[in-house]
Amino acid sequence: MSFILETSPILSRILPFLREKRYAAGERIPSERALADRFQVSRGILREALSALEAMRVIERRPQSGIYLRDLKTEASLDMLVLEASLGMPVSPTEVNELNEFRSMLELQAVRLACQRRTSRDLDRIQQILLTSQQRLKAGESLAEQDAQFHLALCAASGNQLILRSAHSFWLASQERRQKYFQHPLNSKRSLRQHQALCDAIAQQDEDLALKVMEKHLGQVHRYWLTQVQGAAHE
Amino acid sequence: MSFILETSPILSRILPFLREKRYAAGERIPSERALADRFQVSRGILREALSALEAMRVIERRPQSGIYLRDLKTEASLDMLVLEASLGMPVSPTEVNELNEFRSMLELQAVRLACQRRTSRDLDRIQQILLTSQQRLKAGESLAEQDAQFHLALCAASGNQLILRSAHSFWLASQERRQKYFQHPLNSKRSLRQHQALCDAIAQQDEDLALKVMEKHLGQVHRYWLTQVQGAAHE
DNA sequence: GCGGTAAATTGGTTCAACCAGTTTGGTTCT
DNA sequence: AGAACCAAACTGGTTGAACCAATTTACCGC
Repeated sequence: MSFILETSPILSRILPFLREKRYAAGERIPSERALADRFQVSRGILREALSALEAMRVIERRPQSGIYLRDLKTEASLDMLVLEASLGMPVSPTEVNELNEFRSMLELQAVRLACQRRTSRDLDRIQQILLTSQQRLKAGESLAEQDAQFHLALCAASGNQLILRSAHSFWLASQERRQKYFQHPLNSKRSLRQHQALCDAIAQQDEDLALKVMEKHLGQVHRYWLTQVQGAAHE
Repeated sequence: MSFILETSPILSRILPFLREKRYAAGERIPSERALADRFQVSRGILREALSALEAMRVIERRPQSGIYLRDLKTEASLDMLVLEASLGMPVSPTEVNELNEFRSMLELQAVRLACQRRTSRDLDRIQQILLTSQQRLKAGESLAEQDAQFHLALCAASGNQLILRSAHSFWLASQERRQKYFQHPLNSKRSLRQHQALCDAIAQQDEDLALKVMEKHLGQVHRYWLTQVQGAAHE
């Protein structure tokens, strides 16, 4: 179940270029031919990258006119997060807070709905993931993958595909950070403990308890991430 | 501020094709050359469409192997909604419920945060939209555009870009339905009344009142949409 | 200056190649 | 008959030259 987002080589060069040049929202960026020439790829390849950027509402292509940057902060797709993250673009504390706020909204709602709707199949799946996690923890292996699967399984148990899909974007966007987090055995142990508590609460359909545990869980991850970002800031 | 999602002609034919053929998740779909031949476009154009589909996590391209469909229900980007909607793809009552559930989560959180964080600039913007709405209502013009702008301005006032971006996807995905809704003057009047109540509550930072009004507002739109979908089902 | 035309530039599209791996089919040898 | 092998076909990835239609720019003649 490999899910690596191997960013297209050309996309990984266009985005830093756009950021570096600090084009404003609505501004026209260089023509296809100029960009293709700059990045030393054929026009076809360049157009493929533009097509992806257009799908994510990063740019707008106007025939016989040019390529225009959209207002990334308001119009761009949530999936731009995935791209930016996979390019290792810097993340500010403000952005970490926003991400955490959004993730909390998603996952708390997922927990709420999961308590009401979880099927036995959902519970089986979640417990299977926890079992694998225990085994890997004992073997000293990373729980990064299992952590993602646990949270996604929870979103799946919410019965709402849209929540699951959005959470998917987050998983992809935070892969790297997650790897780091689970390098520390203490983080792994604590996360697994909280996951088990969550699973129990959902099995018993104890909504209040489940929400409480999830809030605590998210809070800890959030604080960890913040310290990481702030640490990186004055390196 | 035109924002029409003019679906690429080729995308609008590939998606119905994939749906019609009922490819399973993980299944290999026809090759680039086969698809280009079927849709009577060049390989380059076809590859541009595939690039967009890959960006939205609809397909996965494996070099020297083929193109594989992902599990749309869990992996695909939220933005697929926009595409599907713009293609006039049928929406089931279940999907309407999910959409409403997700939208409620987004907008209720937006209202909560907006009550805490709205700046005077945010309020100005919202009131300006309401003013325009009043004028257009008197002139007998549609409020579809202003409705979208109002809700997006609200999300912007939440101070969380991610909420705003997600809401953007919904706006684009529901453009057509929104047009219909605002053909009825009664719907327009009621919506505007509720928008004004919302604006007042947010201006006074009365979180409880604002949430109550928003819940009522969303509930009404939801019920309307459901009857529309059910009506269309047995036509 | 003004007007008008011609050239350059824009995105949109097609075609014919070539590459480097994978899969497939058949053939040959044991 | 069965196993080993090889060549042809097919896969996505990429290139470059060409054409279209519409817009923008530049220049020339008045």
